[in-house]
Amino acid sequence: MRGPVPTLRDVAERAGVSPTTVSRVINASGFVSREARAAIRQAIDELGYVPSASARGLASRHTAMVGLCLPVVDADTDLADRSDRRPPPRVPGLPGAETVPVVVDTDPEAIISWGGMYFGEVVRGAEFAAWEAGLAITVAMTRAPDLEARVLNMAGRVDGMVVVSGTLPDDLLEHVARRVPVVILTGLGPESAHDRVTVRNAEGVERLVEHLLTDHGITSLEYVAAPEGTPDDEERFRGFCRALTRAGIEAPAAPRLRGDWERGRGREIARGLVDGLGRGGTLPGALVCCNDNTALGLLDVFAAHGVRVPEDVVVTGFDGVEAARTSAPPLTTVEQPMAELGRAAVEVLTARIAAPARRAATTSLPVTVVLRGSCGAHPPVGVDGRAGEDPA
Amino acid sequence: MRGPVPTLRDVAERAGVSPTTVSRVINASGFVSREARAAIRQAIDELGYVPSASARGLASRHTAMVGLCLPVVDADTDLADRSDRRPPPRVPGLPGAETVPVVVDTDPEAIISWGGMYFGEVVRGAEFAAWEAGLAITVAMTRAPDLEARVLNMAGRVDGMVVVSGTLPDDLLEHVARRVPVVILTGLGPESAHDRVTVRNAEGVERLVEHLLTDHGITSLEYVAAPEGTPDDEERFRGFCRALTRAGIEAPAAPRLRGDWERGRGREIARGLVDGLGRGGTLPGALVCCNDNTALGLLDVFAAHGVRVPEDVVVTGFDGVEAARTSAPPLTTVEQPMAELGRAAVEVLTARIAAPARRAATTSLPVTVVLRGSCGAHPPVGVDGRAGEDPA
DNA sequence: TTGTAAGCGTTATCAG
DNA sequence: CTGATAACGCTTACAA
Repeated sequence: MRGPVPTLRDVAERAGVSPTTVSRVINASGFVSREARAAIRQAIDELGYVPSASARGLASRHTAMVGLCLPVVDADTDLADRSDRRPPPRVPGLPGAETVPVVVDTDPEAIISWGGMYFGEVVRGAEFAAWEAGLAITVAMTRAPDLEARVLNMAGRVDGMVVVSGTLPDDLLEHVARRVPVVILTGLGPESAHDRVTVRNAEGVERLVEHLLTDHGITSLEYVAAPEGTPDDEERFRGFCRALTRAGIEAPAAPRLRGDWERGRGREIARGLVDGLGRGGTLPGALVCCNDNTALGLLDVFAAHGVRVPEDVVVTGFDGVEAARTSAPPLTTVEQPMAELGRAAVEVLTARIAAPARRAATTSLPVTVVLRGSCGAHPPVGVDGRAGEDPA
Repeated sequence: MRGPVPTLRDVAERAGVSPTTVSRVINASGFVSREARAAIRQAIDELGYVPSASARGLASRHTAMVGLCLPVVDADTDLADRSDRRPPPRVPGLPGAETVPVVVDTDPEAIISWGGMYFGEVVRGAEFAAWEAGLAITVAMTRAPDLEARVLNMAGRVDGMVVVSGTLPDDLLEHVARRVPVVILTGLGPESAHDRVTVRNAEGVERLVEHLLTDHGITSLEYVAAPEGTPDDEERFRGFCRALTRAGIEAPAAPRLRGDWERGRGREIARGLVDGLGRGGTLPGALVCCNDNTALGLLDVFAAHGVRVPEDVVVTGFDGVEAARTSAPPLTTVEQPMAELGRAAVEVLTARIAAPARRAATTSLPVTVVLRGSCGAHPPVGVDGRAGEDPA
């Protein structure tokens, strides 16, 4: 039901021309007579011919495809787990309605998959840029088994790769980079031979803290960091310090609170603070977190223990994940332009592919400070957040 | 800075073996002595060798990659638009914090990108299944210009494709299918030569309506359909009718209300109903919509005109998009397992690739009726939806 | 366990 | 405008 697939040669024979001419019309290169073109077009349709990308790639030495290496995110684990307990759910055929479960609501804290939409957006932006450049895109989450084999496999089928910072061991990254150009997505780290696309981490936090200082009159702030050695986090902390220093407040030499980007660890930190409270400790005026997840974790525990946000303590995040919009209270944060990150990364990559010799550069995308309830009231905000809407 | 890339032959020479042997270790096929293997491994590292997927594909006649054709969704337009007004935002280098805009909240109705997360989830599931099968995955949104060229291009570089129903013209789809196996995602339509993966549309709505009938005692229901000729919608309507008929209520021959899957059209429909109300018309007990977007549109307008949901009219959706969880009131809906759809589609595809001759089949995934505020109160639901959570 | 040789389907380089 | 012809880098019988 799908015999030997027709080749360019078959098309040529059928159209009564040479393979070269067929190649010309496929690639819209060079001049071909009207008749030849018509005959070839017809032959292609009749034969159902589709050019082989492998053959093209081999002959032309480029694949017209870029790759995207994403980190595995939490929700992915669910997918893996599910494979064990899945026997019943999927059934061929069309059974009755009795098999449809009815549940009341869903876990309101259910993970919004794929990193709270984060990487889905990156993919979307990257796909868009690739499309604009006439390139195909391949995506992979860098999972544990066979990481090296899989990544090299991708490297072998693309003209360039976008790699999210920290997803690949250094040696693997360099191996890949010997073959194709690589663009690192976020994370400034030490100077590097590769192009980088990042966001204005420091400036974002600096501006946010400025707001807390100036508009809310908060004077005692604490930064909740990520694990040591994370470039993005370090930049954010730098922005935090800069704002303090500029306001004449002494900045700490290093973060005093450290999480791990995850909500669970954020909760633990909050529990520690609440405990401290019981032993006579005090809360700072504001807790500026390295990311939204951590901040949401704080919120969870504060709510459970009667610590009021923002009255007792202000909490802020970084990223702009969906969950931050609907938390209680909604989270003030620094929003990253995720889709733009994906898009910019691919644009930088295509530029690099076109000009391999130019020296590596870093592109910084702007961020936006988004004010919500977790840092206090702001006049323009409607009570239900629906101000300004006019659906009727 | 990236001279002629090393080939398998280079590795062979350096390791003092034949190309065949190198091929064997790369593919972990056949037997190779310890020494040979070690020498080859070392040569690979030193040379920074990466196998060419093009050459492999050409020689082996398969690419170890599957493709995914997604429809373009609303938010994508944003991306395209933005390219015009983008001059200022992106700046190389690291400017100061003054350049960071501060905004109060965001448009609460802002589109949650990529089809309300819908297709992001499909991609995630598909990527997972592909990974399990040792395949790479390439994704494309089927955009207007050059659709045919781009799709055939994809067809030429994969071993099989998953195509979301309705994204490709029939003739293009058939052209593609002559080359590689195709799996259609959702949409039952007329019998087809291709494998299909869909959800239990009819059963889901049937169960939902049963709930409205039985648990809420509603007796007058109206189905809000999608444009005519949409298989998924027709199935949902069938489920609607089946539930009514079983309850002894006469089912309409055809939907009396028709939207177009979009929120905007949902609003128009609601405006029509509200107008009718002014002219002495009445509202049905429940409006069962073909999808969440349409239902959310109804909600928008009802809220603006003082029509209370669920007191004056019950509204339900289908899909389970994120926005349905946070609408006012939260929307009762039939949830589709999006990630599972993507995963199942790729699994069916790999099975088909392995057994091209087997006849085409349809796989139906289970759905879940999720009860929320828009159809009335349900005992187990906490006021703030946080019941059962224990973050502390 | 290893090697030889013949392609795989295109593109690219030259000549017409 | 068109057509030979030689790669492109790897897999795969087949042979040793």
